[in-house]
Amino acid sequence: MINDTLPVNIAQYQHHDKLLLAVDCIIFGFDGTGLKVLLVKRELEPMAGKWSLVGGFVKQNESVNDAAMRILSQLTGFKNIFMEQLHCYGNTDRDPGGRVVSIAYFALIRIEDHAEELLKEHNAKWVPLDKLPRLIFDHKQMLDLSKERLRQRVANHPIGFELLPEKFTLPQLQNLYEAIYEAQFDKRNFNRKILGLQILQKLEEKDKTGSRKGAFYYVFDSDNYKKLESEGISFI
Amino acid sequence: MINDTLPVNIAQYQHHDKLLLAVDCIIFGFDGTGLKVLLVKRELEPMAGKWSLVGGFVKQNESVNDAAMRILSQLTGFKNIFMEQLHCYGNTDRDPGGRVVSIAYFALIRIEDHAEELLKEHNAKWVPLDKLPRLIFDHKQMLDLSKERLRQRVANHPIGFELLPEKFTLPQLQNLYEAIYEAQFDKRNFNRKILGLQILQKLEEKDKTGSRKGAFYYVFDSDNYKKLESEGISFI
DNA sequence: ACAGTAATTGTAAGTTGTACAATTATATTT
DNA sequence: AAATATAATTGTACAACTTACAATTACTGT
Repeated sequence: MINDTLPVNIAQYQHHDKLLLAVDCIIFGFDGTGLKVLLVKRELEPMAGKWSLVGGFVKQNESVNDAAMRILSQLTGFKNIFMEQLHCYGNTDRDPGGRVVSIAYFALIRIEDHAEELLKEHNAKWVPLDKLPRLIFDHKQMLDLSKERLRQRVANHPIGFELLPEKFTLPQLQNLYEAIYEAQFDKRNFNRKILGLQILQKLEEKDKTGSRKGAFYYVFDSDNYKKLESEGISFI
Repeated sequence: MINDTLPVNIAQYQHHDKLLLAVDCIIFGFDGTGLKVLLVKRELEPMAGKWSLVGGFVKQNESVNDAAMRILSQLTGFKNIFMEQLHCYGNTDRDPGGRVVSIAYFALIRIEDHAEELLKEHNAKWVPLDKLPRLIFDHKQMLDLSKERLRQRVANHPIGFELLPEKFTLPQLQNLYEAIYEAQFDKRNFNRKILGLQILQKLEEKDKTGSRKGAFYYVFDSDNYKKLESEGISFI
């Protein structure tokens, strides 16, 4: 008899030799200097104990998108998170445990918002992109593709702000873009370009933590963005 | 007892109430003036007799990509076709016949190459994009997304040539781009830009069918493209 | 008052995009 | 043989954008 204390998805995994559908989430965060991704120590055989993206199985009565959102909110405790479908991974041998097709999603969250306890509960950890451990299955491929996609999106859509606090400074924003593109930008050109988009609102307040002079805070002006959206803007 | 003469995929469709995985293909062609898509009259309930994208179920021992390629070659008779995964459609109610998650692909083929007989066998037909019938399920959504993706791809990758004959003229190429973008371009600027990419090889021969003067044929120079690729070129 | 540090600002040169029309090569007609 | 008709081919000036580059400013701590 099967051990009833096993999580539901283990039971599914073992009992169906038909095709299973899973989701995996690449969850990006930004700590002010570098990009990080949320990884978990897998609890499920095969490959238990190895580092993995956050994932789970799609249930019979939920959409694939809902499944991804469920997995994400279980781990983070948040509901309104930027998330986008990345790619379907469907090779027959991608998971030695069975025929599992996985739909990968990538998500952007503010690390600061984040509940430490939930992470511990799930054996999850923020890992800098330049210090990645070996990942199971095709998860490294997923991560690589999501980095590329993030660059594409960030070039044409104002989603970088999802990774920053509500209020942020121009140097912070530049650090983020430099981390995403793994490149250095000129401060003068960067500021001119960003401010030229007219989607940032300057505040009176300054962030004094990084320098004597202090840097002005800005907020994303989504109203103005929507106005401009209909014309086809583009970033960076 | 179930009628054994039904095609295999019908039998599958009826006997599993678990999740099924399908692929749908958006197959684009170009007839010299307008873009067309290959549609079929569906033979399967529900919605039999309605217009549909070309699709089928993913088999237990084939990758999702292989399934898409299989569906595509069954209909066209060709193997080396440009094809790219588009998106996974996973709403629970997208197919009234059951829980079917579908991975959409888009493909580009040369209409001229095409075997008419195979099309008749499969009830398939080339339909101009501006004369689309109502499509089943979420197939219209798939088609809309694939048009957008085609525009993106064609702007950065030399895949437009997949839709043209081996030898083509600059006016033909321009017609193609104008069809894809639903826009008019200036001939001088278009020619300058395209030739500036240095990925076309000019032939001695002219196409005399379209004018007295005749237009020089060109071929895509994939060797030179590969050389330039490492630098990050971009079209249009 | 001074020193130190990071934020902020401007300008010139190069590159690319855009708008616009005359000339050329050929087949057909006169 | 010359004239005509048709679509292909070619150039140039201006505007917009990108890139490279360094001095000044605002503040805190000594």
